[in-house]
Amino acid sequence: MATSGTKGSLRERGIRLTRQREILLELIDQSGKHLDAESLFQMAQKRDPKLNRVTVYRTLKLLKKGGLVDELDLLHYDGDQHYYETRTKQEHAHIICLRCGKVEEYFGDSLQKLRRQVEEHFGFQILLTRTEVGGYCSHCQALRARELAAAAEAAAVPLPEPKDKRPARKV
Amino acid sequence: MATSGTKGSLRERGIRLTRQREILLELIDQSGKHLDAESLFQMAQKRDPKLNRVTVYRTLKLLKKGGLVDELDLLHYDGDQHYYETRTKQEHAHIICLRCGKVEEYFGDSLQKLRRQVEEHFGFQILLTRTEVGGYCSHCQALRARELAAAAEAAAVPLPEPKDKRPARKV
DNA sequence: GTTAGTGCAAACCTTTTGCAGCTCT
DNA sequence: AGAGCTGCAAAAGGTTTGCACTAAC
Repeated sequence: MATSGTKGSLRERGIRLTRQREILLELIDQSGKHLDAESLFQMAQKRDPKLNRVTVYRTLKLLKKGGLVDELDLLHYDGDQHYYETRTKQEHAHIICLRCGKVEEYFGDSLQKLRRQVEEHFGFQILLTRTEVGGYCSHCQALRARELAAAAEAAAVPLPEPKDKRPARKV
Repeated sequence: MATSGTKGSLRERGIRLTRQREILLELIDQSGKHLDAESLFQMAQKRDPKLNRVTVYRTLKLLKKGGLVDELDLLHYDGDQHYYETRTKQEHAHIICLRCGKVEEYFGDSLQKLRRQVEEHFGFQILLTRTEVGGYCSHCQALRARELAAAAEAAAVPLPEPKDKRPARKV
């Protein structure tokens, strides 16, 4: 795999393919989706203990600028860092469970439709889109209901929850 | 307007309506959309010079948690700060021009459709959604083309990528 | 009078920058 | 050979926290 898609793409632009970049590109390409800089750094350091965190950031910036990776926030479900995924895939939305952190991807025609509508409606030239949906996955909904019930029982005035119901005031 | 929607909403939850919060709520409610914490702070300070930046952050966190405002990233077109808008409006996408920074809002049925599809497909309980579209607005497309032409003329190897600027190197 | 909320300072976390030395082409 | 890239240290930007004081209820 001397010249995978991404690597070749870099070479074509006269961007040097250093050992560090090779490591990072392979990690991003292979290790699935939604890595943040720190995780990527941790993984990269196992292959090259000298590789610096700064190099990770610089490489990510380079790839983002080159349109090879997309930057995600995933609704900041776990902090303010960014997440990255290679841009080879079809347009998709990210569905993030705010309780367990699981991230699903959704490919649907409504995304393409939205894209077309925006292009038409505004005469807009779209370069990138980001759709993130937050809530509770089917598994966590049940657990969540249980948590709420317990909280309502135990506390006089528990904190107002992200959105829907506010626990009954006990006065 | 002693008890506008937002203020009343806070009172109901037993959250104190302080002078600082009153100022911030009015600013957020009135001054349109897409304020970041720093701008909000600047505006608030004009009304109360003692009001602290920290209070802005704490208030925003409170409102976000209470579902009264939504937090946006706007694709980080101008840095890593967050933007806020009141949650009274219908679901909409943000269309961000990466050149001039103009932000448009798009209300369309494809958004509702996506929402329904995700709920169905994953059995997901949606609490919030965020759709951001980046690119060039109709006005900036022309300017952009001109910029690229100029760059191509000056540089040896211009890039086909829309996103990458790469100014000509002068050696 | 209580308790939540505020201001201040300082910490924190993620990301960027300056610079000297190293390395890919 | 030389520009581009890296590592290191330090800074920057945005946001959060600890604590004593203040003010809303």
